Amino acid sequence: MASIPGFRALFHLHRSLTFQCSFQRVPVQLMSPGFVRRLCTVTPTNTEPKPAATPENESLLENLNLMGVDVKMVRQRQPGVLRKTFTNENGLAQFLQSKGANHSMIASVISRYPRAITRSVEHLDQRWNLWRNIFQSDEEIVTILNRSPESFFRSSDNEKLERNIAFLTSLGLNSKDLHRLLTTAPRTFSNSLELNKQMVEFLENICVELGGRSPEQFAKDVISRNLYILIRSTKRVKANINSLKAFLKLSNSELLGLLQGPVADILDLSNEYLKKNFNSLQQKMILFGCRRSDIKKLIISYPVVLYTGSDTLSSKLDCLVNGGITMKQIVDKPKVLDYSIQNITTRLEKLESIGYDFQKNGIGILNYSQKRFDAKMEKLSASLEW
DNA sequence: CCAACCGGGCTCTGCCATAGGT
DNA sequence: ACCTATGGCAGAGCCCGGTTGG
Repeated sequence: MASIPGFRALFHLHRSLTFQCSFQRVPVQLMSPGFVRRLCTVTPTNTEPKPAATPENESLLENLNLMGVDVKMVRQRQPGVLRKTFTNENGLAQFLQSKGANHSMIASVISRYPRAITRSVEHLDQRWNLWRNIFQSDEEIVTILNRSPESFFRSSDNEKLERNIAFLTSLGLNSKDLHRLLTTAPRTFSNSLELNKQMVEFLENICVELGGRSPEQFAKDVISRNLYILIRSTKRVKANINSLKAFLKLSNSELLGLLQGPVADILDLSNEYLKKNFNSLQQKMILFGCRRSDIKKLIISYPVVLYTGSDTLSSKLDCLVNGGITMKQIVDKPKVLDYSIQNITTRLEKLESIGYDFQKNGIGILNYSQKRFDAKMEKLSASLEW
């Protein structure tokens, strides 16, 4: 406790010194570009890399180093920031600290999104309050900010953010949805209002094209099912919808229904990835003797099967089949694909050791939670001893 | 009482390209 | 010429347990 005021005092002292340094350096910095240019014109054949037109702000560099910022990273990401005469790294640090961020977090945030230090404290305060409309605590915001500094800092327009929140609310997303949305895909709130509107309109149009009657509800359903939709391009979502329609030979009404359900979960995948996964799965299933209708059935009832990378999925299927489970059983109970290969392998071994018969007892036991599985195993083993 | 059904929780950034402003 | 703001991209699953129905 006692160390905090002490630290604050040091912080203030350092800050005021830095500001003084900055002001003293201003005339020097205003002079130097001309000086550099003169040098350049004298040696036009010079093949050395040209010195930057504006040099980096030395006191800023010093300050950032002191704060533990990775200046190399800053230079690589947003070099322009280092050439600015006036920056607000100390104000930012104090602000974030007051919200509960520690020093390494602050350094990391600046390293990853240097432009953060160009925002004024008033701006930060406003933005924070807007985020607080959705989050209950500062702590939650700090967590996200630390996870993705860019999401918080990339846009410098608080009014846009405000309109954006109003728009998302107007879609009928409840506060729980909004909270999930901002937690999961914080970039949504840094999108321009226009971009978010574009996606919503796109979804509404899809609904109408497919013969749906409540486009607003449709858009809302898709978004609340797949929180990543709003940070994807309409181009991507459109391509995926078309791919799915073609893969599965779906009618409009069939497609409409599916999109509002679990199929929405896979709409944000990258286009080629989705295609690749589909083709690979299809090939694999045909190899196992499945019919087209089986493939369709599996994907419709368990769309996230296409979320898994083709190699992983292929290994998982092999693992199940080698363990004595048929493709038909998998198609009927695709949830067995939920668990990791590691987990499945362990369970298959344990079940084999007690002679569990999947043909007789089904495969439901494979997607019990660990607790339930262990309890069941115990029971089965006990009954074997008699 | 048991297994099956079903939905939900966690969670997704960090980089590049470019239009447009100064 | 340089910078900021913004759009877009690739990347790639696992787990739990409340409720229901036989």
